[in-house]
Parts: sequence; C-alpha cells; structure tokens
Amino acid sequence: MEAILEAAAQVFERDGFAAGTTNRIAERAGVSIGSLYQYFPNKDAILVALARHHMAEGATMLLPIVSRLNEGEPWEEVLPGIVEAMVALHAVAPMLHRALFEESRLPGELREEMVALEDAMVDVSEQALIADPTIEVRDTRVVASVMVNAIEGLTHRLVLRPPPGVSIEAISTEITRMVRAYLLAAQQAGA
Amino acid sequence: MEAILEAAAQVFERDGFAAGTTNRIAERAGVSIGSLYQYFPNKDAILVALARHHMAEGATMLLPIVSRLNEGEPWEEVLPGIVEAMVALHAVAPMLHRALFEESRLPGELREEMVALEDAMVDVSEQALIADPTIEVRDTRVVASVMVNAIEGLTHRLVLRPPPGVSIEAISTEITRMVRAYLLAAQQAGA
Amino acid sequence: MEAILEAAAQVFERDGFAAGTTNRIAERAGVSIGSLYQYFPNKDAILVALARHHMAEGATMLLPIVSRLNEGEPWEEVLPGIVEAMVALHAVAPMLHRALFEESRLPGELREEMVALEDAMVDVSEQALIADPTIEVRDTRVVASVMVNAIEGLTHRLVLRPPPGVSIEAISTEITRMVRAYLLAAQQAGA
Amino acid sequence: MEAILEAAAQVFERDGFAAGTTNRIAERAGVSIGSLYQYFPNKDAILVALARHHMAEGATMLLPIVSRLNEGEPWEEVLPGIVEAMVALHAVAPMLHRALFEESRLPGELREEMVALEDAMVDVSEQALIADPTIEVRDTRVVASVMVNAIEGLTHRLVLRPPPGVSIEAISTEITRMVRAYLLAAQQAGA
DNA sequence: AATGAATGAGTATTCATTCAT
DNA sequence: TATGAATGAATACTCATTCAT
Repeated sequence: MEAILEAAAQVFERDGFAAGTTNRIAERAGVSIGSLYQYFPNKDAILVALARHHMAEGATMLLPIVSRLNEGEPWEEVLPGIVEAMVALHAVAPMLHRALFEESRLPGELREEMVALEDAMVDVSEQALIADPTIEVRDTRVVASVMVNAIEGLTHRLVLRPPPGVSIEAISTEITRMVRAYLLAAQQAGA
Repeated sequence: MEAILEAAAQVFERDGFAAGTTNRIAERAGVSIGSLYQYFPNKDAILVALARHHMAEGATMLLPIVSRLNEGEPWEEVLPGIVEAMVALHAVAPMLHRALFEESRLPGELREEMVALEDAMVDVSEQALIADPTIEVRDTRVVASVMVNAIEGLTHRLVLRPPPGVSIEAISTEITRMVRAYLLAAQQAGA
Repeated sequence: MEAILEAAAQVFERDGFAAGTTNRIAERAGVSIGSLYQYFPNKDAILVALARHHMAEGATMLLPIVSRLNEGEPWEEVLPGIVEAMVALHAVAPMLHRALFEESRLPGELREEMVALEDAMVDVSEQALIADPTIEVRDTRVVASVMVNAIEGLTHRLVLRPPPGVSIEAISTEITRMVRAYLLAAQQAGA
Repeated sequence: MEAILEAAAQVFERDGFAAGTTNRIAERAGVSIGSLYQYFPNKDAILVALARHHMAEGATMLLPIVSRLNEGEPWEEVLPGIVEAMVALHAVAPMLHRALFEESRLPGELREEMVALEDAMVDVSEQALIADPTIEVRDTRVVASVMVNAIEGLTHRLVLRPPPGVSIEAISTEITRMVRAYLLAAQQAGA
C-alpha cells in the first residue's frame, strides 16, 4: 500500500527505525494494524520496501547523468550534475535516509544490492578516469573509490546538518569543488 | 563507575543504542542492575557520559595539534596531523560512535555542546585561514566549515566502511590530499 | 459446503483445532474466507458439523453390526466386528478425532448428543448382556459401560500411537481379546 | 516459582494449553507477567516444567510398586497396585494431563523422554512376563505393550469421564480385572 | 452468492526502572 | 551501598470476523 509506505517514511523520518512502531505507522496511514500486516509480513519488510524505493529513485536520477561519462564526456563536465542530483536526492528526507541505511540491520540481500550499486558507481567512475584523456592517475581504483565516498559522505553530512549560512546550492558548489580539486591533486601526485 | 561506561561502550558498539539493554550492560560490567541505576539515572545518561568522554578524548587529541595553527604554523603543515588524529580517534569503536551521535536523540544540551565544539573547530580553522599569509580565500567561513565537515564526514564514512583494498594509512593520506586540494582550489577561485 | 468440511478435516488433522485457522481452511478448500462464513457462522460451527458427520459415520458403520446383538446373536460373535469397525473408523484421521472430541469445547447440545450416543451403545450392550443366555454377570450396567469405554479408549490409544511392531489388524485382535476376556472374567466374578 | 506452576496447572486444566494465556497464569499466580518471564523463558517452558513434574510424580508413585515385579512377585499380585497408582495419579487434574500430553507439541527431547518412560514400563512388564513361572505367553512384547497401553488408555478414559454410577474404586477394580483377564487369555492363546 | 480487503481485540514477549532487603 | 526480584507499559504480530462491492 502506497499510504503505508508514505506513513512509514514519515514515522521513520521522525522517530528512527527502532522507535518507529508499526502501530504508529498504521495509524498515520489511516489503516488498521491488521491491514498493515496484510501488505507487509513484518516491520523489516517495510524498511526494505522503503530502501528499494530510495535506491530506485537514486538510480533513476543518476543514470542519465552518469551515462554521459560512458559516452566520453569528461569528468570535469559531468561532476556537477552528479553532485546536484545526490544533494537533491537526500535533501528530501534526511532522517529517513539515516534510519534506512544506518540504524537498522538491512537483510544481507539488500545490503549486498547497495554495496553492488556503490561498487557500480565506483566502476563507472574508474572507467571514466581511465578513458578520460585529460586525466592521468596511478591508482584509479582508490581514487574512484574515494571520490564516490566523498560525494556520498559529504552529501549526507552537509545535507543533514547544513552549516549555518550555507545554502543548498552552495553545498553542491563546494562538494563539486572539493572532488574536482582532489581529482586534480591525485593526478599530479601520480604523474 | 568506570566499569559501567566501559561495558556500555562495548555493548553499544556491538548492538547499537536501542538494542543495547541496561541489563546487558550491568551484566558485562559485573555489576547488578540496581548499582547501575545508582550511578546513572537512566539509559540516556549512560550515553551522555559516553558522549562527553568521547568529546573530551577528541579535544585532548586535537588541542595540541590545532593550537599549532594558532601559533602561526601554516595550514599545510598542520592538516595531516589533524586528519590522522581524527582517523585514529574513530577507528577504535566506529559502531559506538554511530550509536552515540546518530542513533540516539542526545539531550539538547549535549547536542549544543557538540555543535559548539564543531563551531570552535570551524572558528579556529577560519582564524588560521585568515592569519595564514600564504592563503587567500574569499568566504573564509564557508571554506572553514566545509573543511571541517569534510574531515569529519570522510573520516566517519571511510573509517566505518573502508573501501576494499584501502588501508587506514591510505585513508588518512587521501583525506588529507582532498582537503588540501580543496583549500588550494578555494583560494584560486577566490583570487 | 462439502469442500470446506473436507478442508477443515485436513487442517484440524494437521494442526489441531486451536492452531487450525479459518483462513487456512478456506484457502485449502479453494474458497474465499467470505464464502466460508456464508456457510458457517463461526469456527466452532465447522467443528460441530464435522463432529456430527463423524457421529453419523460411526452410527452408520456400527448400526448393522450392533443390531445383530438385538437379534439375539451372542456377544462373542458380534464383538470382533464392532472392534474392527471402531478401529477402521478412527484409523482414517486420528488427530482430527482428537481435535473434535478432546481439544475443543463442543457446545453442550452436541456434547449431550455424544454422551447420549455412547449411553445408547451402553444400553444396547447391557441389553445384549441380559439377553444373552450364555452370559451371567451381576452389575450389567457397569460391565457394559466398561466394555464400551474399553473399546473406545483402546481404539483411540492404540490407533493414534500404535506400539512399534503391532499392525492395525493385530490391534483389532488384541482389543477383541481383551474385551472378550474381561467379559468372561466379569461373569465368573459375578457367578 | 512454585506459585506460577501451580497457577499454570489450574489455567491449563481449565482452558487447555492454547487458550491458557501467560497473562492469566501470571494473574492467577499473583505475580506480574514480567516475573513469570523471569522464571520461564516462554510459554512452552512452563508446559515442559509441568510435564517433567508430572512424569516425576508418576515415576515416584510407580517405582516402588513396579520394583516388586523385579523382585519376583507375580504379576497377579502387583497389578492392582499399579492400576490404583495410575488412577490416583490422573484423578487429580485430568484436563491438565490432556493439555500436557495431547494438546501441545512438546519439544522432541521431552517427547522422547516420555516415550522412553513408557518403553521402560513395557520393558519391565515384558521381563516380568518372562520371569513369572506361572505365565506363558508367546509374543511377550505385544502383550506387554498392550497391557501398558490398556492401563494408561483406560485410566485416561475412565478417569476423565467416569461412567455414571461408577466410583473411582470401581474403576480401579474393573481395569485390573480387564488386564488380568487379558493376560490369562493371551497365555491360553499362546499355549 | 462470492470475494477478499479491512478490522482490532488479544497474545507472547521485552526491557527500563523501582524498591525492599 | 549493593542487590536482583518484581513490575507493567509497550511492542510486534495473529486471526476470527465483517462488509462493501
């Protein structure tokens, strides 16, 4: 049920996973607790559904942008779009995101899907580093890995608790600046 | 009681805050549950004590390094030490750190202390930026803020789940590289 | 609905009465839960129907045999047939039988019907004892009552959990032997 | 806790296992539900404790009597005592006995203990049959098995729902008579 | 007549907290 | 001061039953 997922997102956003009760979710969804359990076998299943939804959303937003890397467009050009998409994706419900990916023990299967998704991002990034003629770094794997983690990590951090006086747009700008600078520095070190 | 805090650290590290029970903490501390409640009025208080301990530890480690900034030593020189200290600080008990600062609702008072501590870090950093004659950035507040967040965010991220094939030392190196590069880029943009 | 009763028999046989859910019965019957409740006002009603069915079946099997007693045939001759019929009747679905007559609180009315049926059996047995010229017992009521209970009791017990190495046929033989021997002993005592 | 077991015995006696709730048990024991779970990890554990208690009680009552068989006393002499003990044992709380051994899925371990206990009874009976010089039966195993089952089965049946007008003492007498007669008949058939 | 989504009272169980000893 | 048995509110989950379609 769409309403249950929507309610769960709100409840987990507000209370976290452990403190967000199924009864409260059902109540907020305007649905009896029995109905909730007709759609989801247990509390975890709700979280998993929410996680998949988030992953799908992320993939949907990033795919067209990342694919530009595959088409040979230089990192330099594509980076800002990636960062903007990530920031936008997480600005919606930051606490939910935390409940989803940090507070709970997601089933191994899903956890693997997520790691795989991140690995895929690292792969694409690495390939783009290799293919980009304007870039020359030694340990492409490490650099790609650090870049992806930097984007995700800074997004989480800065979006969740934006430093006073820094707008969402500025966050994007600065993250982009940092990752771009790192990339440059890494290749100079590798030359 | 020292033993209780030590036990709590282990239990929260293993189970998280919500799943770590006071009974288990007392048991692991070799203390009756009654005694635990004689020292701490409730579960949250244990967490708060643990948080203060962590903050104190962090301050202790960082103070001598950061003070070098105040004494006029250039950012360039001090940065690696800061990053190494941060990484070392979090490598000990990453899950506990998560339980401490992400999984639970710390009392506002403590939350404010933490924000204040971070603000202090940003302040010091900003002052160092201003004082450093080799550096010239426009919006010193934003740059300092982003630097501090980058160090904390990347530390959390990379220490908690190190990308495969990347050692703790390499993590320090790369974070340092990234922040230094950002600083350079920021001042070039500001020139 | 015939299908519902059949399904209920299977489900109660497998899970017992308390653990056998109406939803599972409906599903196994290939019928919606709504339809089930159109035919039976509640779960107990299904059990009652099943019980009546079982009683009718029992009566159908035993009547022609028992009537031979009324026609003057001696106990000795009729007994084996009665025991065989009882064993056959209970060998089909022993757990169901238990769910039916032991696990649930049948409505008083039905409970009385059953007691009445058993009393009828005792009556017939007693009349046969009195009428049989080859038999001479003092307390015909007690003897008949014990015989009927022995047949039912041993059937339940031995059919439900047959001792290892004892076939169904052997069970019949031994029960028959025991009841016949009791009858002989009772009249010797009474002589 | 003794009180909890006593309360559980009463509740299961009244309501059966499935319908007997832990809350009701706790209430009747004059104990909070939390305390109940401090002594028993779950509902089944209460049942198991009750079952062990019953088994121990049975063993305690039967051992001295059965040991007379081992000492060479003839079946004929010992049988009445065994039956009386069994009847007395089950007359206390017949419904509880049902809840214990028929309504619930006892853990395999305990189930095996019970089967073992019964097997032991069959063993002892068989040895006594073999040793008794006044007795000569062919298939001692089957005869012993049927005797034990008859005693248990008739006890359950007749004690649970005593036929009208038959006292507890009469029940003992008749069961004894029946088993003794069966034993005689079996050896005549085997001669 | 048939459907099955919706209901919600009821169940087993956990765990932070208290308090008599 | 230390103890740990006792407490009971709160939680996830089940299932007989209803009712709009």
